[in-house]
Amino acid sequence: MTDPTGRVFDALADPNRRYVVQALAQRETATATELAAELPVTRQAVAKHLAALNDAGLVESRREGRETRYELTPGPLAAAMDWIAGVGAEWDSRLARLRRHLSGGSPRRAGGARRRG
Amino acid sequence: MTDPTGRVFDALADPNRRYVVQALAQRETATATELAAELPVTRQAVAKHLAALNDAGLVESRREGRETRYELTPGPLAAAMDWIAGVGAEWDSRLARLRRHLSGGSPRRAGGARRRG
DNA sequence: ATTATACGCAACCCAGAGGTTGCGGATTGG
DNA sequence: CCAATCCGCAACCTCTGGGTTGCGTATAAT
Repeated sequence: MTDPTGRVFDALADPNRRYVVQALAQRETATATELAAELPVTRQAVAKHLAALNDAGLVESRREGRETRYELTPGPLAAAMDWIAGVGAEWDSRLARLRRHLSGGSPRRAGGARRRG
Repeated sequence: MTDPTGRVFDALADPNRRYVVQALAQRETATATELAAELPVTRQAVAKHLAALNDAGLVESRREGRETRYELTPGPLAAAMDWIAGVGAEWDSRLARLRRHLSGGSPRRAGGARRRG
């Protein structure tokens, strides 16, 4: 999993990690111990998750005295969204090509990737 | 990984799986054998990946004669994007609150989650 | 009918993820 | 100084994920 996009998606695949991301999106910073208090796992487990998030570039750590505070760096989230959007665009243009090919009627632009219908 | 969102992110975490998704976004359908020809893994490996994608709701299979054709169903991608967008929104509103709190100046809306700077 | 193609199922292998416990080392507080 | 926190490192365990090989079976082609 050396590619950046893969690391981001992998980071978001775990529920505990998603909880951490959401938590850090709301409060400004948090420590592993604080987060562990709200999760069904130990502090070390949370520390590992934070390491994974840091590896994906989603989080930055800063030591303050005896505690290590983590902060969200949501940049890579945009990259992940871009990837999904790219797939949606290819899907849409393929649909447009198909539609245009089937009937010469006015081929209006389709929106983004739509929900399951 | 019983939660739907987790399954989608987990599906997108693997490079081969992402390749399959992109491939299916362009061509209309494909078989496991066809995809395996473009990937450094065996047909069975691709079949497992397709099963995972199907489990995440990203793909549907249809048997046609002796071959099984797979088609992309991009609905769940929107759900994944929504999750990311939700985090971005919370992040933005927190920033807005902070900015409004620090200085009474006109608090213009921030954009979406921005790229790494 | 026989051969070739495409699939599914099952067993198996191995590395890594997620988790725990057990320390030892800083830092803060009395 | 001594006790209480907070952290990081390391060992360990278990289970799943990605991958392979092997085989049986159904459909298609000759």
